[in-house]
Amino acid sequence: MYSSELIKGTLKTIVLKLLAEHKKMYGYEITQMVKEMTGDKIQITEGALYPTLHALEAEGILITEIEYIGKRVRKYYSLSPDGKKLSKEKVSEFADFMNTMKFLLDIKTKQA
Amino acid sequence: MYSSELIKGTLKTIVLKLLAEHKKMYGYEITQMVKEMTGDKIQITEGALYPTLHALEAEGILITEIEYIGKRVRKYYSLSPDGKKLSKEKVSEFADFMNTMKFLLDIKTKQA
DNA sequence: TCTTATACATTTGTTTCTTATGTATTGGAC
DNA sequence: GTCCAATACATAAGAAACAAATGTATAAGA
Repeated sequence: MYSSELIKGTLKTIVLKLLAEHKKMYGYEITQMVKEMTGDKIQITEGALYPTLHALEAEGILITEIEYIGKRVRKYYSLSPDGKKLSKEKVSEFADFMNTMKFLLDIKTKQA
Repeated sequence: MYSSELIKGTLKTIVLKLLAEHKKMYGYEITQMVKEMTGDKIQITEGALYPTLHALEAEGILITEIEYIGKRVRKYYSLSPDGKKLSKEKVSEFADFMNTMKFLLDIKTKQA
């Protein structure tokens, strides 16, 4: 787990990128995928995720689709056209930011 | 300029790293150096910087030293032994975080 | 039957920053 | 010699983004 300050400001970018890669996902699924992909280093809390998803939906960035698994509701989110655009922008902004920080902090990286 | 969320949580790390590289610096100098090194992409505001410096001083991370340039006060900050340790920790935590995010966002980087 | 996992959601509080404001000195342009 | 920009400190009020806690309900497995 990273000190909580670090993760701040990255949630939106993470969500948008995951949705760009997986077409449609539901909230709980997003938290589990991030947890798994990062080896528990990043854990998205529900108190942060759901308000963010609702806000992005209200802005027209995300589209929802309800599905029932038995009696249990599942709310799928996917990217609108604006969302696809924003996803790319956010990811490339973050990539740029990382390069800037790498230079500022004089960090050497390995080739991806 | 990056969207303001991104920079959140990195201020402490930036300050500690700059002080590790430059022995002693004063507040205004830090804002100018970050501005210059990042080509105006990151601008540290005084409202964020000074409280952070004061807090780090109160924690024993930073040591201060007053100097007078004519009649004008200049307050130099430098790392205490604890500060040197913390600086390394924060930078390597951030490097680790960048690798995690790079993987999560599927970002390719160039060799440093 | 009881606990854990799944799945949604909101509320309250904290941290961290932004914006605005304030004081004072110094240097350069005009 | 006056005015503006830069230098240099600082604080206060508010916003943003998140963490922690709490709540509801279904489903699966021991």
